[in-house]
Amino acid sequence: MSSLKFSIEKKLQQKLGRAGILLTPHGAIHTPAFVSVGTKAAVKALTPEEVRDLGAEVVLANTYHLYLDPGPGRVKNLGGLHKFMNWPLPIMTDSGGFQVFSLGAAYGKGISKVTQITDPSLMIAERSSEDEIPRLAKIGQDGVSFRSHHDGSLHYITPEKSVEIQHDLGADIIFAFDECTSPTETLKYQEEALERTHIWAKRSLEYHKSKGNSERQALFGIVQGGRDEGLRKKSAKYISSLDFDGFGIGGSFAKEDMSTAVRWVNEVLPEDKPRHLLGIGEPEDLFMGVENGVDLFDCVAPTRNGRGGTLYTHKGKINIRNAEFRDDPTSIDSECQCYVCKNYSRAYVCHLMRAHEMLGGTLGSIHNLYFIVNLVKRMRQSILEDNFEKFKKEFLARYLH
RNA sequence: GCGUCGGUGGUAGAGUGGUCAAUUACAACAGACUGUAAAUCUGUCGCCUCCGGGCUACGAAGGUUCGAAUCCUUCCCGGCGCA
Repeated sequence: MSSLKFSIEKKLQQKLGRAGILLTPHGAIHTPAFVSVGTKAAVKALTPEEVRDLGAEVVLANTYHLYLDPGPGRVKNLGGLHKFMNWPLPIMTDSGGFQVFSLGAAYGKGISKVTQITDPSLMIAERSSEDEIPRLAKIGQDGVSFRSHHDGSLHYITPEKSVEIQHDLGADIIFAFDECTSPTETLKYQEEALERTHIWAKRSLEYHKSKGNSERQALFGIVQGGRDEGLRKKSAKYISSLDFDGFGIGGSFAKEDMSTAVRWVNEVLPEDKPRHLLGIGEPEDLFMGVENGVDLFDCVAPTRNGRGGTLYTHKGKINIRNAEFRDDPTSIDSECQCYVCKNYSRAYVCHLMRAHEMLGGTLGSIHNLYFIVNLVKRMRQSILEDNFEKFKKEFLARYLH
């Protein structure tokens, strides 16, 4: 019996997209929805009230980071994540699988979640000559050893360990431990990694079921498979054969590969369970995901960009620190209804950023999160109103200028 | 007036004969960021450039030297001490 109830209200014609409602023990998520990222039990620079007031329905925290500090036992003893961080609405936790990637294969390289591949030879990369740059994560068949980036201590995370930590943290939706691979890995490596991810998925699920937490916490399995259609479909088929409550779509992408990967997977996944595209969140990617049947997204982009001064507007991104905004009395985005746009000028936010005032990061985050959360809400609305295509076309025409 | 210390690029502040167009920090100008090693990181930052280099620069003017931001002389300016 799942702790979630997912219902689809409306589907896109001839497409995989749909609008629905996902009911969790801490309330409803209207899908498609954008999940705000709060890695260390905090959406950086924002209070939970600010996150809620800007319209967010759900946040995602990170297992690896919270495991290192303050520790799952402490969070559990303090009443679980909801109480600990004073966020009464739905919470998800990522399994630490992304850190296998970001602290492992991607460590010290120019590889990120989405990489623009300009040189195709990069795609054939080498898992090469061990090891110019020492990594903080090393993958074994049974789990992953991490070297803590702040005190150097060694930690071993297995699928069981990850789920155990996530049980202690107590989020509504938790994820199976997976290996997020770099798109530069060879097909052979992708196959090996996928095999591992599948074994880990099964072990995550078995551990989860054995603990009886399934009444309060839902477990999502993660589909991997890189950029290969065969592997992606194989993964979607296998993961959906297991009794997960929903699915994550993982991987690091070359930008141009993302939409095909998502479509391949969602053509296979069962329609009646929610799908979460992990770590994706630029506007054009959100349209792509929604159109291809994604229900949930999370991404650090709005908050990370917001703190640094890159702000979303309907006419594209602007860097509010730029000199041209120093005397600009208008709002960040004349079409935006967020707290920041209703109350502050570009000039003021520009000043705050330049002055390194903390409020700058806060206002930037509020605006960006509102912009993205609201954008996905409008996509949802447009599905319900049968004008998704029109909305998408009009939005992107101006956004991508 | 005498003595003394000092005057370096937007600022602070290194450098005390060549490897100096000058460490570094800040400021300035721009860029990056997609399950957060991120309130972070990167580039540019005298002028010109066919990006090979060229030119003008370390208070001012002279001088010593193959070579000076660095040594000498005078002057200008500032701090301090003594009158």
